[in-house]
Amino acid sequence: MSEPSSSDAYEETRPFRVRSSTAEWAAAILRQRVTQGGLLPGSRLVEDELTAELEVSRNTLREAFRLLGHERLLEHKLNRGVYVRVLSPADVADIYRVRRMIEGSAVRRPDQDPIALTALRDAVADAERAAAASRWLDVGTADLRYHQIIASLNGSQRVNAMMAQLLAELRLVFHTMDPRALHAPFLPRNRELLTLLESGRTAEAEDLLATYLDEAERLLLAAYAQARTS
Amino acid sequence: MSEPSSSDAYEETRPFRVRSSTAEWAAAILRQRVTQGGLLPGSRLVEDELTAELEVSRNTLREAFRLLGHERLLEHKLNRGVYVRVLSPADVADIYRVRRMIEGSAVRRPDQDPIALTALRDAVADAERAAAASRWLDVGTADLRYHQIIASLNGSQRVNAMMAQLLAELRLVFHTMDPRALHAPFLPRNRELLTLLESGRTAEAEDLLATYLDEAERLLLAAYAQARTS
DNA sequence: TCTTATCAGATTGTTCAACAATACTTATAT
DNA sequence: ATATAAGTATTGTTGAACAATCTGATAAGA
Repeated sequence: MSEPSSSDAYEETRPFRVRSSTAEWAAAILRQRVTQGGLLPGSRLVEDELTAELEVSRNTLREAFRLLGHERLLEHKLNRGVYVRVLSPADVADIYRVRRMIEGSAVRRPDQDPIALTALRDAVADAERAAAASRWLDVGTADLRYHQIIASLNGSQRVNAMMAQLLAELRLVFHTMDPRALHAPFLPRNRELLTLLESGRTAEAEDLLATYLDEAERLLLAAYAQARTS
Repeated sequence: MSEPSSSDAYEETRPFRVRSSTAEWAAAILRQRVTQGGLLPGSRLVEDELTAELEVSRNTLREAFRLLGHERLLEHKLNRGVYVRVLSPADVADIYRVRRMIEGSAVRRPDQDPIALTALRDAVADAERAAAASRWLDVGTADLRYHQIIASLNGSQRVNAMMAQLLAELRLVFHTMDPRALHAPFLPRNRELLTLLESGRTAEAEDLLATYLDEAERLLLAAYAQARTS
Protein backbone atom coordinates (compact mmCIF):
# COMPACT_ATOMS: atom_id res chain seq x y z
CA MET A 1 0.00 0.00 0.00
CA SER A 2 1.93 3.00 -1.27
CA GLU A 3 -0.79 5.60 -1.03
CA PRO A 4 -1.73 7.69 1.99
CA SER A 5 -4.82 6.29 3.57
CA SER A 6 -5.63 9.20 5.80
CA SER A 7 -8.73 11.20 5.03
CA ASP A 8 -6.56 14.21 4.30
CA ALA A 9 -5.82 12.77 0.90
CA TYR A 10 -9.44 13.32 -0.09
CA GLU A 11 -9.87 16.75 1.40
CA GLU A 12 -9.43 18.24 -2.01
CA THR A 13 -12.27 16.32 -3.57
CA ARG A 14 -14.62 16.62 -0.63
CA PRO A 15 -16.52 19.61 -1.99
CA PHE A 16 -17.90 17.37 -4.74
CA ARG A 17 -19.84 15.51 -2.10
CA VAL A 18 -22.17 18.46 -1.86
CA ARG A 19 -23.13 18.26 -5.52
CA SER A 20 -23.27 14.56 -6.18
CA SER A 21 -24.31 11.86 -3.78
CA THR A 22 -21.79 10.25 -1.45
CA ALA A 23 -22.29 6.95 -3.23
CA GLU A 24 -21.27 8.46 -6.55
CA TRP A 25 -18.32 10.14 -4.92
CA ALA A 26 -17.13 6.81 -3.53
CA ALA A 27 -17.78 5.16 -6.90
CA ALA A 28 -15.67 7.82 -8.61
CA ILE A 29 -12.71 7.11 -6.34
CA LEU A 30 -12.96 3.37 -6.84
CA ARG A 31 -13.44 3.80 -10.58
CA GLN A 32 -10.27 5.82 -10.73
CA ARG A 33 -8.32 3.22 -8.79
CA VAL A 34 -9.50 0.47 -11.09
CA THR A 35 -8.90 2.29 -14.37
CA GLN A 36 -5.58 3.74 -13.23
CA GLY A 37 -4.33 0.34 -12.17
CA GLY A 38 -4.25 0.91 -8.43
CA LEU A 39 -6.60 -2.03 -8.07
CA LEU A 40 -5.65 -4.90 -10.34
CA PRO A 41 -8.13 -7.36 -11.86
CA GLY A 42 -9.02 -10.11 -9.44
CA SER A 43 -8.48 -7.95 -6.36
CA ARG A 44 -11.11 -8.30 -3.72
CA LEU A 45 -12.80 -5.23 -2.32
CA VAL A 46 -13.63 -5.86 1.31
CA GLU A 47 -16.42 -3.76 2.75
CA ASP A 48 -14.87 -3.28 6.16
CA GLU A 49 -11.56 -1.97 4.82
CA LEU A 50 -13.14 0.43 2.34
CA THR A 51 -15.73 1.83 4.73
CA ALA A 52 -12.88 2.67 7.10
CA GLU A 53 -10.70 4.16 4.40
CA LEU A 54 -13.33 6.17 2.52
CA GLU A 55 -15.24 7.00 5.68
CA VAL A 56 -18.62 6.12 4.30
CA SER A 57 -21.20 3.71 5.65
CA ARG A 58 -21.54 0.17 4.40
CA ASN A 59 -24.84 0.97 2.73
CA THR A 60 -23.34 3.84 0.79
CA LEU A 61 -20.33 1.78 -0.22
CA ARG A 62 -22.62 -0.96 -1.47
CA GLU A 63 -24.47 1.55 -3.61
CA ALA A 64 -21.10 2.48 -5.11
CA PHE A 65 -20.39 -1.21 -5.76
CA ARG A 66 -23.67 -1.50 -7.64
CA LEU A 67 -22.81 1.45 -9.84
CA LEU A 68 -19.43 0.04 -10.81
CA GLY A 69 -20.85 -3.42 -11.21
CA HIS A 70 -23.20 -2.12 -13.86
CA GLU A 71 -20.22 -0.57 -15.62
CA ARG A 72 -18.66 -4.03 -15.67
CA LEU A 73 -15.61 -2.84 -13.76
CA LEU A 74 -16.50 -4.81 -10.65
CA GLU A 75 -17.95 -8.26 -10.34
CA HIS A 76 -20.42 -8.98 -7.60
CA LYS A 77 -20.54 -12.58 -6.41
CA LEU A 78 -23.49 -13.23 -4.13
CA ASN A 79 -22.39 -13.73 -0.53
CA ARG A 80 -18.78 -13.88 -1.68
CA GLY A 81 -17.86 -10.26 -2.13
CA VAL A 82 -16.91 -7.83 -4.83
CA TYR A 83 -13.88 -8.23 -7.10
CA VAL A 84 -12.20 -6.20 -9.79
CA ARG A 85 -13.39 -7.77 -13.00
CA VAL A 86 -11.11 -10.26 -14.74
CA LEU A 87 -11.68 -10.23 -18.49
CA SER A 88 -11.59 -13.53 -20.33
CA PRO A 89 -10.19 -13.82 -23.87
CA ALA A 90 -13.81 -14.15 -24.97
CA ASP A 91 -14.51 -10.78 -23.37
CA VAL A 92 -11.63 -9.22 -25.27
CA ALA A 93 -12.90 -10.68 -28.52
CA ASP A 94 -16.39 -9.39 -27.77
CA ILE A 95 -15.09 -5.93 -27.02
CA TYR A 96 -13.29 -5.81 -30.35
CA ARG A 97 -16.41 -7.00 -32.11
CA VAL A 98 -18.25 -3.99 -30.69
CA ARG A 99 -15.36 -1.67 -31.50
CA ARG A 100 -15.43 -2.78 -35.13
CA MET A 101 -19.11 -1.99 -35.23
CA ILE A 102 -18.95 1.38 -33.51
CA GLU A 103 -15.75 2.72 -35.03
CA GLY A 104 -16.51 1.22 -38.42
CA SER A 105 -19.85 2.95 -38.49
CA ALA A 106 -18.15 6.17 -37.43
CA VAL A 107 -15.52 6.40 -40.17
CA ARG A 108 -18.07 5.40 -42.81
CA ARG A 109 -20.03 8.61 -42.35
CA PRO A 110 -19.44 11.17 -45.09
CA ASP A 111 -20.21 14.27 -43.02
CA GLN A 112 -17.60 14.68 -40.36
CA ASP A 113 -17.42 17.26 -37.65
CA PRO A 114 -14.38 19.54 -38.12
CA ILE A 115 -14.17 20.04 -34.37
CA ALA A 116 -13.79 16.30 -33.91
CA LEU A 117 -11.04 16.22 -36.55
CA THR A 118 -9.16 18.90 -34.65
CA ALA A 119 -9.53 16.91 -31.46
CA LEU A 120 -8.18 13.87 -33.30
CA ARG A 121 -5.13 15.85 -34.44
CA ASP A 122 -4.50 16.87 -30.83
CA ALA A 123 -4.77 13.32 -29.62
CA VAL A 124 -2.34 12.05 -32.25
CA ALA A 125 0.12 14.83 -31.43
CA ASP A 126 -0.13 14.09 -27.70
CA ALA A 127 0.48 10.41 -28.30
CA GLU A 128 3.54 11.07 -30.48
CA ARG A 129 4.95 13.50 -27.97
CA ALA A 130 4.48 11.03 -25.14
CA ALA A 131 6.03 8.23 -27.21
CA ALA A 132 9.09 10.37 -27.95
CA ALA A 133 9.53 10.81 -24.21
CA SER A 134 8.85 7.11 -23.56
CA ARG A 135 5.84 7.95 -21.39
CA TRP A 136 3.94 4.89 -22.53
CA LEU A 137 1.11 5.18 -20.05
CA ASP A 138 0.35 8.61 -21.47
CA VAL A 139 0.54 7.16 -24.96
CA GLY A 140 -2.13 4.72 -23.92
CA THR A 141 -4.31 7.47 -22.51
CA ALA A 142 -4.01 9.52 -25.70
CA ASP A 143 -4.76 6.46 -27.80
CA LEU A 144 -7.94 5.72 -25.90
CA ARG A 145 -8.97 9.35 -26.24
CA TYR A 146 -8.35 9.11 -29.98
CA HIS A 147 -10.70 6.19 -30.36
CA GLN A 148 -13.29 7.78 -28.11
CA ILE A 149 -13.36 10.72 -30.50
CA ILE A 150 -13.62 8.37 -33.47
CA ALA A 151 -16.69 6.84 -31.83
CA SER A 152 -18.18 10.28 -31.25
CA LEU A 153 -18.34 10.79 -35.03
CA ASN A 154 -21.49 8.70 -34.84
CA GLY A 155 -23.12 11.71 -33.23
CA SER A 156 -24.91 9.70 -30.59
CA GLN A 157 -24.75 10.27 -26.87
CA ARG A 158 -25.56 6.63 -26.19
CA VAL A 159 -22.78 5.41 -28.46
CA ASN A 160 -20.38 7.74 -26.66
CA ALA A 161 -21.40 6.21 -23.35
CA MET A 162 -21.05 2.67 -24.67
CA MET A 163 -17.60 3.44 -26.04
CA ALA A 164 -16.45 5.02 -22.80
CA GLN A 165 -17.52 1.95 -20.88
CA LEU A 166 -15.89 -0.33 -23.43
CA LEU A 167 -12.57 1.48 -23.21
CA ALA A 168 -12.71 1.43 -19.41
CA GLU A 169 -13.07 -2.32 -19.63
CA LEU A 170 -10.14 -2.54 -22.02
CA ARG A 171 -8.01 -0.66 -19.55
CA LEU A 172 -8.44 -3.58 -17.18
CA VAL A 173 -6.55 -5.73 -19.66
CA PHE A 174 -3.93 -3.13 -20.42
CA HIS A 175 -2.68 -3.01 -16.86
CA THR A 176 -1.59 -6.62 -16.98
CA MET A 177 0.80 -6.09 -19.89
CA ASP A 178 3.60 -3.96 -21.30
CA PRO A 179 2.18 -0.64 -22.50
CA ARG A 180 4.90 -0.08 -25.04
CA ALA A 181 4.39 -3.30 -26.97
CA LEU A 182 0.71 -2.55 -26.86
CA HIS A 183 0.63 0.98 -28.21
CA ALA A 184 3.79 1.55 -30.22
CA PRO A 185 2.69 -0.38 -33.31
CA PHE A 186 -0.42 1.72 -33.72
CA LEU A 187 0.95 5.22 -33.45
CA PRO A 188 1.68 5.68 -37.17
CA ARG A 189 -1.64 4.13 -38.09
CA ASN A 190 -3.59 6.59 -35.98
CA ARG A 191 -2.01 9.39 -37.99
CA GLU A 192 -2.60 7.58 -41.26
CA LEU A 193 -6.27 7.05 -40.42
CA LEU A 194 -6.57 10.70 -39.51
CA THR A 195 -5.23 11.89 -42.89
CA LEU A 196 -7.68 9.59 -44.67
CA LEU A 197 -10.54 11.05 -42.65
CA GLU A 198 -9.39 14.60 -43.30
CA SER A 199 -9.42 14.02 -47.05
CA GLY A 200 -12.79 12.31 -46.90
CA ARG A 201 -11.59 8.95 -48.21
CA THR A 202 -14.06 6.99 -46.10
CA ALA A 203 -13.74 3.70 -47.94
CA GLU A 204 -9.98 3.57 -47.40
CA ALA A 205 -10.42 4.70 -43.82
CA GLU A 206 -12.85 1.87 -43.23
CA ASP A 207 -10.41 -0.67 -44.65
CA LEU A 208 -7.50 0.64 -42.62
CA LEU A 209 -9.53 0.65 -39.43
CA ALA A 210 -10.73 -2.90 -39.99
CA THR A 211 -7.22 -4.31 -40.38
CA TYR A 212 -6.09 -2.07 -37.53
CA LEU A 213 -8.61 -3.48 -35.12
CA ASP A 214 -8.09 -7.05 -36.24
CA GLU A 215 -4.40 -6.80 -35.62
CA ALA A 216 -4.81 -5.03 -32.29
CA GLU A 217 -7.14 -7.75 -31.13
CA ARG A 218 -4.74 -10.48 -32.23
CA LEU A 219 -1.80 -8.79 -30.53
CA LEU A 220 -3.75 -8.21 -27.37
CA LEU A 221 -5.08 -11.74 -27.14
CA ALA A 222 -1.65 -13.24 -27.71
CA ALA A 223 0.03 -11.08 -25.10
CA TYR A 224 -2.89 -11.54 -22.74
CA ALA A 225 -2.80 -15.31 -22.96
CA GLN A 226 0.93 -15.26 -22.30
CA ALA A 227 0.60 -12.95 -19.31
CA ARG A 228 -2.04 -15.14 -17.74
CA THR A 229 -0.02 -18.33 -18.02
CA SER A 230 3.18 -16.91 -16.60
CA MET B 1 -18.24 -30.19 -5.42
CA SER B 2 -20.69 -32.94 -4.56
CA GLU B 3 -24.12 -31.49 -4.01
CA PRO B 4 -27.17 -33.56 -3.17
CA SER B 5 -29.20 -33.85 -6.36
CA SER B 6 -32.40 -33.54 -4.40
CA SER B 7 -31.73 -29.85 -3.90
CA ASP B 8 -32.44 -29.19 -7.58
CA ALA B 9 -36.11 -29.91 -7.27
CA TYR B 10 -36.15 -28.04 -4.01
CA GLU B 11 -34.63 -24.92 -5.44
CA GLU B 12 -37.06 -24.88 -8.30
CA THR B 13 -40.02 -24.64 -5.98
CA ARG B 14 -38.50 -21.97 -3.79
CA PRO B 15 -39.25 -18.33 -4.39
CA PHE B 16 -37.00 -16.42 -6.72
CA ARG B 17 -35.99 -14.17 -3.85
CA VAL B 18 -33.81 -16.82 -2.31
CA ARG B 19 -31.53 -17.26 -5.30
CA SER B 20 -30.86 -13.72 -6.37
CA SER B 21 -30.47 -10.78 -4.06
CA THR B 22 -33.55 -9.05 -2.71
CA ALA B 23 -32.50 -5.86 -4.45
CA GLU B 24 -32.51 -7.55 -7.85
CA TRP B 25 -35.83 -9.13 -7.08
CA ALA B 26 -37.32 -5.72 -6.31
CA ALA B 27 -35.67 -4.28 -9.42
CA ALA B 28 -37.22 -7.03 -11.52
CA ILE B 29 -40.69 -6.18 -10.28
CA LEU B 30 -40.27 -2.48 -10.90
CA ARG B 31 -38.70 -3.14 -14.31
CA GLN B 32 -41.72 -5.16 -15.28
CA ARG B 33 -44.11 -2.45 -14.16
CA VAL B 34 -42.26 0.15 -16.17
CA THR B 35 -41.88 -1.88 -19.35
CA GLN B 36 -45.42 -3.27 -19.17
CA GLY B 37 -46.89 0.18 -18.73
CA GLY B 38 -48.06 -0.17 -15.17
CA LEU B 39 -45.91 2.79 -14.27
CA LEU B 40 -46.09 5.53 -16.89
CA PRO B 41 -43.24 7.90 -17.74
CA GLY B 42 -43.05 10.79 -15.31
CA SER B 43 -44.53 8.83 -12.42
CA ARG B 44 -42.81 9.34 -9.15
CA LEU B 45 -41.64 6.36 -7.12
CA VAL B 46 -41.90 7.21 -3.43
CA GLU B 47 -39.70 5.20 -1.12
CA ASP B 48 -42.23 4.91 1.70
CA GLU B 49 -45.00 3.53 -0.50
CA LEU B 50 -42.80 1.00 -2.25
CA THR B 51 -41.05 -0.27 0.87
CA ALA B 52 -44.49 -0.97 2.33
CA GLU B 53 -45.78 -2.62 -0.82
CA LEU B 54 -42.74 -4.71 -1.71
CA GLU B 55 -41.88 -5.35 1.94
CA VAL B 56 -38.21 -4.57 1.57
CA SER B 57 -36.11 -2.08 3.47
CA ARG B 58 -35.37 1.38 2.19
CA ASN B 59 -31.74 0.47 1.59
CA THR B 60 -32.64 -2.51 -0.54
CA LEU B 61 -35.19 -0.50 -2.48
CA ARG B 62 -32.61 2.17 -3.13
CA GLU B 63 -30.24 -0.45 -4.49
CA ALA B 64 -32.99 -1.49 -6.89
CA PHE B 65 -33.43 2.15 -7.90
CA ARG B 66 -29.74 2.37 -8.75
CA LEU B 67 -29.93 -0.70 -10.94
CA LEU B 68 -32.86 0.62 -12.94
CA GLY B 69 -31.34 4.06 -13.09
CA HIS B 70 -28.32 2.60 -14.84
CA GLU B 71 -30.67 0.95 -17.32
CA ARG B 72 -32.10 4.39 -18.04
CA LEU B 73 -35.59 3.31 -17.05
CA LEU B 74 -35.65 5.46 -13.92
CA GLU B 75 -34.29 8.92 -13.38
CA HIS B 76 -32.74 9.80 -10.07
CA LYS B 77 -32.91 13.46 -9.08
CA LEU B 78 -30.78 14.20 -6.06
CA ASN B 79 -32.90 14.94 -3.00
CA ARG B 80 -35.98 15.03 -5.19
CA GLY B 81 -36.85 11.41 -5.72
CA VAL B 82 -36.96 8.81 -8.43
CA TYR B 83 -39.13 9.07 -11.52
CA VAL B 84 -39.98 6.88 -14.47
CA ARG B 85 -37.88 8.26 -17.29
CA VAL B 86 -39.51 10.62 -19.76
CA LEU B 87 -37.87 10.37 -23.17
CA SER B 88 -37.37 13.56 -25.14
CA PRO B 89 -37.64 13.63 -28.95
CA ALA B 90 -33.86 13.94 -28.92
CA ASP B 91 -33.69 10.67 -26.98
CA VAL B 92 -35.87 8.96 -29.56
CA ALA B 93 -33.66 10.26 -32.36
CA ASP B 94 -30.59 9.06 -30.52
CA ILE B 95 -32.07 5.63 -29.99
CA TYR B 96 -32.78 5.29 -33.70
CA ARG B 97 -29.27 6.41 -34.50
CA VAL B 98 -27.99 3.51 -32.43
CA ARG B 99 -30.50 1.12 -33.93
CA ARG B 100 -29.32 2.02 -37.43
CA MET B 101 -25.78 1.26 -36.36
CA ILE B 102 -26.50 -2.01 -34.58
CA GLU B 103 -29.10 -3.47 -36.93
CA GLY B 104 -27.32 -2.16 -40.01
CA SER B 105 -24.14 -3.86 -38.94
CA ALA B 106 -26.09 -7.02 -38.27
CA VAL B 107 -27.77 -7.44 -41.67
CA ARG B 108 -24.54 -6.58 -43.46
CA ARG B 109 -22.83 -9.73 -42.23
CA PRO B 110 -22.57 -12.42 -44.88
CA ASP B 111 -22.49 -15.39 -42.50
CA GLN B 112 -25.79 -15.70 -40.74
CA ASP B 113 -26.80 -18.13 -38.06
CA PRO B 114 -29.57 -20.46 -39.33
CA ILE B 115 -30.90 -20.74 -35.80
CA ALA B 116 -31.39 -16.99 -35.69
CA LEU B 117 -33.19 -17.09 -39.03
CA THR B 118 -35.58 -19.67 -37.64
CA ALA B 119 -36.20 -17.50 -34.61
CA LEU B 120 -36.89 -14.58 -36.95
CA ARG B 121 -39.46 -16.65 -38.85
CA ASP B 122 -41.16 -17.49 -35.57
CA ALA B 123 -41.26 -13.87 -34.52
CA VAL B 124 -42.75 -12.78 -37.82
CA ALA B 125 -45.37 -15.53 -37.64
CA ASP B 126 -46.26 -14.59 -34.07
CA ALA B 127 -46.64 -10.94 -35.04
CA GLU B 128 -48.88 -11.76 -37.99
CA ARG B 129 -51.01 -14.07 -35.89
CA ALA B 130 -51.42 -11.43 -33.21
CA ALA B 131 -52.24 -8.79 -35.80
CA ALA B 132 -54.94 -10.99 -37.32
CA ALA B 133 -56.51 -11.21 -33.87
CA SER B 134 -56.03 -7.48 -33.26
CA ARG B 135 -53.84 -8.16 -30.26
CA TRP B 136 -51.65 -5.15 -30.93
CA LEU B 137 -49.73 -5.28 -27.69
CA ASP B 138 -48.59 -8.79 -28.62
CA VAL B 139 -47.68 -7.52 -32.06
CA GLY B 140 -45.43 -4.99 -30.39
CA THR B 141 -43.81 -7.64 -28.23
CA ALA B 142 -43.13 -9.86 -31.23
CA ASP B 143 -41.78 -6.91 -33.18
CA LEU B 144 -39.32 -6.03 -30.44
CA ARG B 145 -38.26 -9.66 -30.26
CA TYR B 146 -37.71 -9.63 -34.02
CA HIS B 147 -35.34 -6.71 -33.81
CA GLN B 148 -33.56 -8.14 -30.80
CA ILE B 149 -32.80 -11.23 -32.89
CA ILE B 150 -31.61 -9.04 -35.77
CA ALA B 151 -29.19 -7.37 -33.36
CA SER B 152 -27.99 -10.78 -32.16
CA LEU B 153 -26.69 -11.50 -35.68
CA ASN B 154 -23.73 -9.38 -34.67
CA GLY B 155 -22.69 -12.26 -32.47
CA SER B 156 -21.78 -10.08 -29.52
CA GLN B 157 -23.06 -10.44 -26.00
CA ARG B 158 -22.46 -6.77 -25.32
CA VAL B 159 -24.41 -5.71 -28.38
CA ASN B 160 -27.25 -7.95 -27.28
CA ALA B 161 -27.28 -6.22 -23.90
CA MET B 162 -27.18 -2.77 -25.46
CA MET B 163 -30.05 -3.65 -27.77
CA ALA B 164 -32.15 -5.06 -24.94
CA GLN B 165 -31.68 -1.87 -22.99
CA LEU B 166 -32.45 0.25 -26.03
CA LEU B 167 -35.71 -1.57 -26.71
CA ALA B 168 -36.72 -1.32 -23.06
CA GLU B 169 -36.28 2.42 -23.36
CA LEU B 170 -38.34 2.47 -26.53
CA ARG B 171 -41.14 0.71 -24.71
CA LEU B 172 -41.41 3.78 -22.50
CA VAL B 173 -42.47 5.75 -25.55
CA PHE B 174 -44.76 3.07 -26.93
CA HIS B 175 -47.05 3.18 -23.94
CA THR B 176 -48.04 6.75 -24.61
CA MET B 177 -49.41 6.01 -28.07
CA ASP B 178 -51.66 3.75 -30.14
CA PRO B 179 -49.95 0.40 -30.66
CA ARG B 180 -51.77 -0.36 -33.88
CA ALA B 181 -50.70 2.75 -35.74
CA LEU B 182 -47.22 2.06 -34.48
CA HIS B 183 -46.76 -1.53 -35.52
CA ALA B 184 -49.18 -2.26 -38.36
CA PRO B 185 -47.15 -0.48 -41.09
CA PHE B 186 -44.06 -2.58 -40.40
CA LEU B 187 -45.49 -6.07 -40.36
CA PRO B 188 -45.04 -6.75 -44.09
CA ARG B 189 -41.59 -5.21 -44.05
CA ASN B 190 -40.41 -7.52 -41.30
CA ARG B 191 -41.30 -10.45 -43.53
CA GLU B 192 -39.73 -8.82 -46.56
CA LEU B 193 -36.51 -8.20 -44.70
CA LEU B 194 -36.53 -11.80 -43.53
CA THR B 195 -36.76 -13.18 -47.07
CA LEU B 196 -33.87 -10.95 -48.14
CA LEU B 197 -31.78 -12.27 -45.29
CA GLU B 198 -32.70 -15.86 -46.06
CA SER B 199 -31.52 -15.50 -49.64
CA GLY B 200 -28.34 -13.74 -48.56
CA ARG B 201 -29.08 -10.47 -50.39
CA THR B 202 -27.37 -8.39 -47.74
CA ALA B 203 -27.09 -5.17 -49.76
CA GLU B 204 -30.82 -5.07 -50.41
CA ALA B 205 -31.51 -5.99 -46.81
CA GLU B 206 -29.35 -3.11 -45.66
CA ASP B 207 -31.24 -0.68 -47.89
CA LEU B 208 -34.62 -1.90 -46.78
CA LEU B 209 -33.67 -1.72 -43.12
CA ALA B 210 -32.34 1.81 -43.49
CA THR B 211 -35.55 3.17 -45.00
CA TYR B 212 -37.51 1.06 -42.51
CA LEU B 213 -35.82 2.63 -39.52
CA ASP B 214 -35.96 6.14 -40.95
CA GLU B 215 -39.67 5.87 -41.46
CA ALA B 216 -40.28 4.31 -38.08
CA GLU B 217 -38.42 7.12 -36.42
CA ARG B 218 -40.37 9.74 -38.34
CA LEU B 219 -43.69 8.10 -37.51
CA LEU B 220 -42.78 7.73 -33.87
CA LEU B 221 -41.56 11.30 -33.45
CA ALA B 222 -44.67 12.71 -35.12
CA ALA B 223 -47.06 10.66 -33.02
CA TYR B 224 -44.99 11.28 -29.92
CA ALA B 225 -45.02 15.04 -30.36
CA GLN B 226 -48.76 14.96 -30.85
CA ALA B 227 -49.35 12.80 -27.79
CA ARG B 228 -47.30 15.12 -25.60
CA THR B 229 -49.17 18.25 -26.66
CA SER B 230 -52.65 16.85 -26.16
C1' DT C 1 -4.13 -41.48 3.98
C1' DC C 2 -8.09 -39.75 2.17
C1' DT C 3 -12.52 -38.32 2.53
C1' DT C 4 -16.43 -36.52 5.03
C1' DA C 5 -18.62 -34.02 8.85
C1' DT C 6 -18.67 -30.48 11.93
C1' DC C 7 -17.88 -26.23 13.90
C1' DA C 8 -16.24 -21.56 14.80
C1' DG C 9 -14.86 -17.20 12.60
C1' DA C 10 -15.30 -13.95 9.06
C1' DT C 11 -17.87 -11.61 5.55
C1' DT C 12 -21.84 -10.46 3.19
C1' DG C 13 -27.15 -9.68 2.96
C1' DT C 14 -30.87 -7.23 4.95
C1' DT C 15 -33.44 -4.72 8.13
C1' DC C 16 -34.39 -1.09 11.33
C1' DA C 17 -34.25 3.28 13.62
C1' DA C 18 -32.41 7.66 13.92
C1' DC C 19 -30.89 12.03 12.39
C1' DA C 20 -29.20 15.40 8.84
C1' DA C 21 -29.88 17.69 4.54
C1' DT C 22 -32.77 19.20 1.10
C1' DA C 23 -37.04 20.24 -1.29
C1' DC C 24 -41.82 21.42 -1.09
C1' DT C 25 -45.84 23.84 1.02
C1' DT C 26 -48.12 26.91 3.60
C1' DA C 27 -48.52 31.01 6.16
C1' DT C 28 -47.15 35.61 7.07
C1' DA C 29 -45.63 40.22 6.15
C1' DT C 30 -44.63 43.95 3.12
C1' DA D 1 -49.20 40.09 -5.56
C1' DT D 2 -44.57 39.09 -4.36
C1' DA D 3 -41.29 37.90 -1.33
C1' DT D 4 -39.82 35.97 2.92
C1' DA D 5 -40.03 32.73 6.56
C1' DA D 6 -41.44 28.84 9.11
C1' DG D 7 -43.08 24.07 9.07
C1' DT D 8 -43.63 19.63 6.91
C1' DA D 9 -42.50 15.81 4.04
C1' DT D 10 -39.08 13.25 1.64
C1' DT D 11 -34.66 11.89 0.59
C1' DG D 12 -29.54 11.12 2.05
C1' DT D 13 -26.60 8.86 5.21
C1' DT D 14 -25.21 6.57 9.17
C1' DG D 15 -24.59 2.90 12.71
C1' DA D 16 -25.97 -1.09 14.90
C1' DA D 17 -27.96 -5.45 14.84
C1' DC D 18 -28.94 -9.97 13.30
C1' DA D 19 -29.50 -13.61 9.68
C1' DA D 20 -27.50 -16.09 5.90
C1' DT D 21 -23.64 -17.81 3.67
C1' DC D 22 -18.93 -18.83 2.84
C1' DT D 23 -14.18 -20.27 4.45
C1' DG D 24 -10.89 -22.82 6.66
C1' DA D 25 -9.47 -25.69 10.24
C1' DT D 26 -10.19 -29.47 13.01
C1' DA D 27 -12.11 -33.91 14.17
C1' DA D 28 -14.21 -38.28 12.91
C1' DG D 29 -14.75 -42.08 10.04
C1' DA D 30 -13.64 -45.25 6.03
